[in-house]
Amino acid sequence: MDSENLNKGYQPGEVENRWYAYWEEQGLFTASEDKDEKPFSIVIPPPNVTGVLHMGHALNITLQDILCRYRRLCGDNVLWVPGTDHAGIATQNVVERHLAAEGIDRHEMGRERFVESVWQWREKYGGAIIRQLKSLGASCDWSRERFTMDEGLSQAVRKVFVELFEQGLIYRGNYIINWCPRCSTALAEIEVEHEEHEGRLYHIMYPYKYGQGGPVVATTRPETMLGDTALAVHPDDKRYKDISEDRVILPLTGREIPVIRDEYVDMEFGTGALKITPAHDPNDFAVGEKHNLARLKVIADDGIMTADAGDFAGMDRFECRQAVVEELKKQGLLIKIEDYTHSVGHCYRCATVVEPNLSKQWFVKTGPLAQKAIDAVRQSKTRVIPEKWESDYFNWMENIRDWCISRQIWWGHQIPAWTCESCGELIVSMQEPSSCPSCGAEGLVRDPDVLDTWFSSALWPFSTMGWPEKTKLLETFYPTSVLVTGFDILFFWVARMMMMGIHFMKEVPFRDVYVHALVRDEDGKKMSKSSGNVIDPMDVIENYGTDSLRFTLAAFAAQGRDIKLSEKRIEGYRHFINKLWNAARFAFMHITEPYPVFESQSLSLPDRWILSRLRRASDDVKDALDNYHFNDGANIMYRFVWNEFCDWYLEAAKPALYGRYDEEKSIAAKAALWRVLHDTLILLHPFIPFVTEEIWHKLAGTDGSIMTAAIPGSDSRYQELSVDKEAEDDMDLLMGIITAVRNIRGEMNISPSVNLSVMIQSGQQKVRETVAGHNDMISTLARLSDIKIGDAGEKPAGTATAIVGDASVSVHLEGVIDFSKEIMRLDKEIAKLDKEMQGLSKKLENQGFLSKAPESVIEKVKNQYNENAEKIEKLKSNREKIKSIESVQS
RNA sequence: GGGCGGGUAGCUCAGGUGGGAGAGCGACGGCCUUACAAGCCGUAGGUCACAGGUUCGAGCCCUGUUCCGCCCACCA
Repeated sequence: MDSENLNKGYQPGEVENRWYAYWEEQGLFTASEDKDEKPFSIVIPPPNVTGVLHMGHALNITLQDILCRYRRLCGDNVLWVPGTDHAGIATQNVVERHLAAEGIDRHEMGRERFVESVWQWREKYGGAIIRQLKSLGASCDWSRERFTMDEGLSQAVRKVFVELFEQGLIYRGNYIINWCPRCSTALAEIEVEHEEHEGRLYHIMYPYKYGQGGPVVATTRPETMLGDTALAVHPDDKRYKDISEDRVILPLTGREIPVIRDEYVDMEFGTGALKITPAHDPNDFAVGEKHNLARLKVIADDGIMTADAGDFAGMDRFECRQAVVEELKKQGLLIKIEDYTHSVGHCYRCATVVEPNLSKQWFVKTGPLAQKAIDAVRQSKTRVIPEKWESDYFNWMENIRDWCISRQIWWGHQIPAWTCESCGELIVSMQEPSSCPSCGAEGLVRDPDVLDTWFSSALWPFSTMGWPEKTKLLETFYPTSVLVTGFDILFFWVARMMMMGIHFMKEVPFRDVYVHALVRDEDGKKMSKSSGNVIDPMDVIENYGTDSLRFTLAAFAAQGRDIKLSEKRIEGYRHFINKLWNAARFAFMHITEPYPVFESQSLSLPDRWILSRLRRASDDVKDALDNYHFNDGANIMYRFVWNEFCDWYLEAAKPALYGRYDEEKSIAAKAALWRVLHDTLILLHPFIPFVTEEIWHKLAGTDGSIMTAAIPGSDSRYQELSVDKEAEDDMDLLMGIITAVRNIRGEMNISPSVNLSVMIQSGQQKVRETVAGHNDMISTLARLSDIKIGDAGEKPAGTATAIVGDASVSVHLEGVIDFSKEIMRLDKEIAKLDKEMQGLSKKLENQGFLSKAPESVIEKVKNQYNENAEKIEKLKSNREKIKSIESVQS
């Protein structure tokens, strides 16, 4: 037992560093591969290597750590796999910007040197995110840390690619894809963010080849008209029924284009005529394919107009838009311009307006994979929590489109595909082939593209455990127990892991998916650097300590609701950490040895009560954590520690602890105090690991760590606590009496320094005995000089009275009493009870209620009614008595 | 255009399967009571967004309205 005093206020900084190092040194985060133990596993959502921790990470990590630490305390064999993601486009952008600041362009460097410099960047900054995870207290098994581009994972990526290709689930083709001109790469559908944009709708006339006038089309992107290869109208559209010509002249180019008829056209919109640009619009692409139209690419991949744009070639796409509009105006073909709000796609990495563009890319055929992923959730092989996300998951999976997986960047997994320069043969293979298997030539050119980042993260749950090898780790820990993630990557990541996991492991990647909220600022806005409303977790940790941050996040992590975070709240929970700290300081003043034993017969009522309450708190917290109700768990402990343990138990136990009673009582109180503090620390440890370890270590002696302790109820060294209903009822009575006296004191404005004398009366012997037996406790907590006990009789004169259950408490106020004040207080009390009575009696007069409500409910209402009636009667008679005294006196 | 979530005390939010609403912060009053002033004791504050409906009984279930937020969608 370390009896040296704790600091007066809790100082988190030093404590946190010390314990984290200790845990790592002792190997307490390391999972065992022994599969006989009950496994619990989580793979971390790998943060971007070059990233900086934000509040979303802090929440995500905190929740995972709570689960891992909780499961360890339950005795499970816990594996939490940490790691980072290479985050292709995002990282390449960061490094490019960095190089640009030094005046270096990546194209000048060449691919090899650029990739090398990204690796260097990773070496330099990749550790930052890991250090930040550690400062959050993350109990990851760092011996198994992985990176999405390390050797093993690269192997897994190639194997998956090759197998999917061989199974016909990966193909290459010319399709319209979303192109980001800034990142100069293709993007998948999901990587495009649509945003409402105030633009213009340009109405342009396409003159008939023969005759006057012509149909008018509307477009928001006039520059694309240069690539039009048809004009479409609805087959039933009467306005165009009589067109004798089947060709119109495309303005500015003089090209003749056909008029086609297709039901895709909406007759209601504008003039019912639609321009068709197969190379620059996904819908037009589909229409073009159906009608076998030419695909004319007028905007190049860099956003510059191509030679096919004629006079406009070489212009930037937006510049070209202006020029086209000007020219059309000149020619009188621009009929009108309307303001028009429509949604515009932006790159999710750099916010540049994306350009739908014709391009040859690699795709994953998602249909068959998605179906199995849907079935798995339908059959509850994987649960989604909260359940409401299931419908989003189904909706997305059911409407999934093929996944464009090639990216025209340099940082990432290069696609393992080669083309033979002599015969054009396409070779997909794990290893680089030395010669063409078809013609034997040696000139093979590797596809320069890399894979979408999410392709490698889709394999994360099994690639990190050694797949494609059949490892013991996979055998023991796959499927993982739960995936904890934010909904923003439900589709990007979770959906793809489901597809890949099921396909390659023949088993879902996780049993549960817990989807947590987004952390917003105090006004409910998304935190972002541009809005300047970001709260940096590292600042918070610096100022308030990790435990405060973690407890705050947990306490606000109600399912299905976003967290609005403000510093004020973090400060509030720091008070809680400090409260716990001080309670421990108090305990250490009295506890002299670890693991004291108590004889249950020598326990006092407060001892029995707090042990019973502890049992309930323990059950409730375990239940909450088993069901991902993090906020409930945190709040249960908050209330137990503050409102029950500190406010009542410690105060009630003081006389015994200070040795005011006999030795036996003192020992019992110390033992109970030790036990409650001990178990409380364990129950709190998943939420606030540092402060609990610091206190626990002192409490339990110097050996071991709280991390290896056992959750209450699972350690045979201690007798299991049970709920003690009698103790709870008796304590309720005593606390009620004490509160009643304090209330009267407050309302009467009587200084706490004045000791009062009270009379407690009850018709029930049990009540009188309980009061008599705890005379001292009541006196201490209510600051009384004297307690008299009597049966239900006349209320003593000159007193203020309150009714507590079956007892009435009369506080002697001779000399101090202010009669008018007391009458006011009684009136208030009576009015309150009266109001309650009205509701109750209304119910009891209702025949429907009496005949249809369950017996127990009726009984409850009746009891309450009778109790209230009695109380009111007593209070009224008190009031009359005071009134008569008052009138005698005056 | 579809879908989802939310509107509860001044503020931020809890309120599994319907039985007269809770907490924290803030406010107000009183306390340096030997763990804690980052504290202790007490008090006040709510037509549970609005309107209907189901029910003996609705914050909770149903319908409609309204205001916020989010997700999804190829209408030029």
